[in-house]
Amino acid sequence: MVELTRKQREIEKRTAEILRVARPILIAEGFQGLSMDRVAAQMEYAKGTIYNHFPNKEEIVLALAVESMELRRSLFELSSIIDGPARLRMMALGSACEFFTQHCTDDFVLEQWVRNQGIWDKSSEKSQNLIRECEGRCMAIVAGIVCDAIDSNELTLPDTLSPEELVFGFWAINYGSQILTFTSPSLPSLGINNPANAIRIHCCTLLNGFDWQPYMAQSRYFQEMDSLIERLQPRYWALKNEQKQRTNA
Amino acid sequence: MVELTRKQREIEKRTAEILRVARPILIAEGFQGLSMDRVAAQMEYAKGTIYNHFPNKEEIVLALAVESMELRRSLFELSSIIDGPARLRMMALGSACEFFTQHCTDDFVLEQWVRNQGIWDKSSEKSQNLIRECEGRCMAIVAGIVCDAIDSNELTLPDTLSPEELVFGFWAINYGSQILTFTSPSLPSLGINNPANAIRIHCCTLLNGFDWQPYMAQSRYFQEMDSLIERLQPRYWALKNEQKQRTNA
DNA sequence: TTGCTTTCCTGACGCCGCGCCACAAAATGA
DNA sequence: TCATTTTGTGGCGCGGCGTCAGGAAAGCAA
Repeated sequence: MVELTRKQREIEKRTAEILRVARPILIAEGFQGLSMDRVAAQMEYAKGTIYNHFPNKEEIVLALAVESMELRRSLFELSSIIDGPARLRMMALGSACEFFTQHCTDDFVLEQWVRNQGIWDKSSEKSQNLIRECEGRCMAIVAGIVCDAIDSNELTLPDTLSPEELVFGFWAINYGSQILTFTSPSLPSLGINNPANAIRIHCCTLLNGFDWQPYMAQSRYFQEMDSLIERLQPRYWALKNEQKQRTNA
Repeated sequence: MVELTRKQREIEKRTAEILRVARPILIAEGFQGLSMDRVAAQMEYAKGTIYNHFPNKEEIVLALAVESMELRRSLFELSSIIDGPARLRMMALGSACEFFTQHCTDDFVLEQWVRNQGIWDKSSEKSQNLIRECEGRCMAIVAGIVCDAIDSNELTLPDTLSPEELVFGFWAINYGSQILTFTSPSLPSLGINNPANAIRIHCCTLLNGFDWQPYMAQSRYFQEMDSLIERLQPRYWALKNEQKQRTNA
């Protein structure tokens, strides 16, 4: 039994090793660039062995995406438990988003693979559930803050909008902006020179638009954001490094 | 010379035919499902002939994407020239977005291929320029409305936000929401049951947040949107069918 | 019509990568 | 020590991309 456990740990370790090898390839050269033969060669194992760990290439990609989603979730959790009114906690989530895109860029890119139709269709029930669960948890964190705001009368929702649908709006702004920033052919030539700044402004404006108390002028909002970032960033880095450790172990 | 022209027209016609054949395959089965052999077989031409028209699969995909982007651009142009205050014209663009996603769903999906790294990297300068130009025109249309609003004192922009960066916000909301709607594993289970409604609310709230005159309560906004849709939809359909004609000819 | 040139079309071929599977090696256990 | 199970191997079939030598057709001149 002890022997078996050792063996199993070896296998788990190798699974992690596969991901460690695949990760930079996927990031640098995309889905096409990542090949099973290449991973096998680099690991100095046979291809069949890789297939003992992952039934296909898509599962490797999703496994990497899950790691990245988990990192985001942990950043969200950390941000959501700070002290202060709901609006401030909402802003802390914004600061987590900023951190994630700016300092965990690879993770941000990896995370996107779950939105690829072809990959999703070929993946296992198990991976799909992991992803749905992680997405659900993230939603629960943010929606929880919205509900707090409603309960404490800091916010009143329009009739036909659920708390989750409010979250959806901020999700869309952040996600949409970032994808556009990454993939739009030459955003600057369209006149968009500081997308990060624009995201902040739009989020602030939307919060104000919903009359989410305490009302905050834009300049004040930026001050608060900066101080949140300053307060939380060390802990963000800690989480990121922790994940890196786990990944490289 | 006349003879040459006939030949050239034949070739152009075949180019269009290739796209016509490739389109449903790409939509139904994605990039993997689309194969040059398959297109060739279905056209009853040899594979080499297809390669006389397009240097690789990626170019076919981008050509399809360009067609779809052009349709969007024409919808935008149509919407932008209605009478009324800038805010109403902005809303008309929103109605065009709604129409595009709801009734030109295939085009919306095709359009996304330009954001695929692998495809972009393999494509020709020429296609890339077509895409950039189309994106630039769309931006110019919307930013033009924003500038009108500023000129007529209906809107004052924050200090650090350019008109294009304001557009960026609405772009992100619409684009982000729609991508999330299409690709998020089971949005309803996250509590998002009516994303289209949510998009409208968020856009209205953002416009109000920027204090874009005339101020419009949400109920009023929905009324106006509905009447815009009713007014413009026949013309949207006309444009869509026109494009279909061109594509199938 | 004939013969020459150019333009266009063809499909077999080389190459690569996925995923399978029959076999080999190693671990386990009696 | 040998039988059984578990784990690892790499060659193979398949299918898709993009090429290219050669063949067919069209243009053109006499």
